[in-house]
Amino acid sequence: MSRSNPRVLSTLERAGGFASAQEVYQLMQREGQSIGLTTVYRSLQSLVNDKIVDVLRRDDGEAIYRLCGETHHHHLVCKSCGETVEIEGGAIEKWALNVGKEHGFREVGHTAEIFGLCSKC
Amino acid sequence: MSRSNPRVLSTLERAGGFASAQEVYQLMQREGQSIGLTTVYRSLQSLVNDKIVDVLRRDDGEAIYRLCGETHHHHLVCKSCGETVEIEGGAIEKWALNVGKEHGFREVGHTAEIFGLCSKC
DNA sequence: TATGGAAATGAAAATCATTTTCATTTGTGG
DNA sequence: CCACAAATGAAAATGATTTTCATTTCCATA
Ligand SMILES: [Zn+2]
Ligand SMILES: [Zn+2]
Ligand SMILES: [Zn+2]
Ligand SMILES: [Zn+2]
Repeated sequence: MSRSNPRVLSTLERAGGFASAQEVYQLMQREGQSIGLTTVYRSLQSLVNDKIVDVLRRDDGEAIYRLCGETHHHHLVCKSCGETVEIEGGAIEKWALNVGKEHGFREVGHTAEIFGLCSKC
Repeated sequence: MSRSNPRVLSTLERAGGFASAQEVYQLMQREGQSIGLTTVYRSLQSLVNDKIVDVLRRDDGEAIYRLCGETHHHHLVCKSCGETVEIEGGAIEKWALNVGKEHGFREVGHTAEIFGLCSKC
């Protein structure tokens, strides 16, 4: 597994909000940076593995990436415009842990996303 | 926009839970039903438009469909052996709904999975 | 029943994001 | 400088989904 190219992270920061791999690539192209699309994909993947960025899916299935805080959280995403709210999931953390333990599971983790239509859509 | 082929809906019902377009198509093939992949896609899309089925995305981006109103539940999955327990998610249902409403979202849905190591692993 | 147009169908081609391959370049310790 | 590993990226492969478009099926009406 390769390390992330720092320019990719820098570009994602500059993009603000979510950006797809293709968008990060195009942005770097426009800025005159020389980089391959493959490296952009590899770097983003590496950043996801390191939990430095979050990855979600647009409605059309394209993966979108964004810097995220270190604290564990979940997302409330608008299905239409993609607006995203970070959620501190106190209740769900306990729920997942309890359910896991009730069934004798160890090393219990979870995923959760909430989606809907935001007030503007 | 075309209407949904009733055999597609019937197959999705029979599949139980989520199924991708490709999976529905393959299932129909195996059952000896003659249908085109295009029609499967069109029918599923039409069912989504009519809000008869929900559509989500797998981690790999593939769209998966399921009947709305089918008993909603979540899964507790063993990371090692794959054993799966179906969970009635009372607490999380309310949590997701509340969080969505607090932020002015409509048509709020959610996904949630719990994973860990089962007692045998 | 015949007929004309609308809707449905599906095979094949086109799209498009993402992954894989693999040859080349770059970096680094010895 | 040399050897070797990691990084890079162009090109090809993959795979889901969409589009095209010619053909078939329906259906209302004469
Ligand atoms: Zn919105
Ligand atoms: Zn959580
Ligand atoms: Zn297990
Ligand atoms: Zn639920």
